[in-house]
Amino acid sequence: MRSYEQYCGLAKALDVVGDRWTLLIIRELELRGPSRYTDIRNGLPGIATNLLADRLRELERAGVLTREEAPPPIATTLFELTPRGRQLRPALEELTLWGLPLMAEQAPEDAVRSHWLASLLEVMLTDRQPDASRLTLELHIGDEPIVIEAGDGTIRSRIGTAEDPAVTMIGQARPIMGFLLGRIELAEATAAGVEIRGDPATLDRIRGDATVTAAP
Amino acid sequence: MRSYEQYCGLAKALDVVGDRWTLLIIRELELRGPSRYTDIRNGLPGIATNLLADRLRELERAGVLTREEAPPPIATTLFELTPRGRQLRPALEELTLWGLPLMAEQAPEDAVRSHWLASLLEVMLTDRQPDASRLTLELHIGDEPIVIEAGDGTIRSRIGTAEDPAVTMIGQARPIMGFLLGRIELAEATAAGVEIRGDPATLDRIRGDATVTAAP
DNA sequence: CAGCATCCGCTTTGATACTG
DNA sequence: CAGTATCAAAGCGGATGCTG
Repeated sequence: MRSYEQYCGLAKALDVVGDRWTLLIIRELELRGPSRYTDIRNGLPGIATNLLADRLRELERAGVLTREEAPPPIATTLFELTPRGRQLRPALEELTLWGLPLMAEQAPEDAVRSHWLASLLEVMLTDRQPDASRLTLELHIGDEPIVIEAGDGTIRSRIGTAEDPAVTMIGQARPIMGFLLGRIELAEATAAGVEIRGDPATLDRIRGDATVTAAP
Repeated sequence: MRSYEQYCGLAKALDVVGDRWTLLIIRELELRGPSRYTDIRNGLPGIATNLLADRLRELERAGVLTREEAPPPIATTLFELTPRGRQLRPALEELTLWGLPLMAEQAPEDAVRSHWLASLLEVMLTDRQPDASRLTLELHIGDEPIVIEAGDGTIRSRIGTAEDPAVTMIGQARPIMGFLLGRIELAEATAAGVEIRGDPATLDRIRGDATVTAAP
């Protein structure tokens, strides 16, 4: 990217991370940890492969990430954020929070990746009954199944399946997220094709309460 | 900007504010309040005027700012952030903070605007002697003189001059900011051509202590 | 297959000139 | 003052090919 040539912190930051795709690349590394080129690309549907190679080189030069040849059992290149790169997390979180209301509308073409949703739910949901026994929720939304576990007052999310989840939800991202974040009611979600196994009432323990307002 | 088409908060935010120049336009409105087209352009040296017009239109459509015809005494169009636009402030602050270390090197071509520096100093400096009498500092760096006032434990900055400042500093942005943020010592600043009137020792009350580390 | 590099058509940006 | 109009240059997206 061409520099803004302004003696200003924001302009200097954008000189490094203001290019198209750049912050999304950093989001991938932040969410997934050290990753292979192919896996990063999979989290960035639509990016041109040469552009990804370019950006990774630039970010390496800027000290935001490192490239490392992993030893034989893995035998591939791993890209990983440096401490300096990880310091972008608060900025990423604030931007994500600002973008949340815009997720009320999901365009039909929008790609969905499970790890995007998993991290979002981990931040947005809270366990309001910390003394109750562990609650397990399995979601089938994007490319991989997600497990949400509530217990001891915290919410954990991971990619994978659970042994005996209290509730399983299968369907489109928008109604499922809308229901879990408390923006719509159960009836509306099922009307949108969401399939539910187990007792959805047990989810009241962790469901959001629509503090996320609608987009303008 | 072409949409990323990803069902993810960060991607949705960047669909709106991820374009080149966009966040800097919002910074101008955030720092200056309701502004005229010409004044915004003055805070964005290098932007093409048609591009500014485009961005303002898009941001208005996205509900980030409004355009208003001011009544006769002013008789011009004023651009102003909406509440939704002002909610970007935490994200702007985090990005600015991340960019701060990059200000250690100032390219000779870098443009300097007083209101950028004023707001930065207001955030970065602290009054460590809240019970002492008011301290006034006048800076001549960018396009306009700046006044920094410390008192009652707070730091205020404004564009303009002071009646009888305790200290006046005249010179280049990098050494003056480096000295005030505690990154370099007085001798280094004067060696870089900074002219000082008054007793610089009184500034120890508000000077930073180099918590801002160097860029990688 | 993983990790790129090259080529090409299209879109966005930058610089400048001009206007109600 | 607040923009439009024009056009060259740079950046991007998509397809494809190359190398270990």
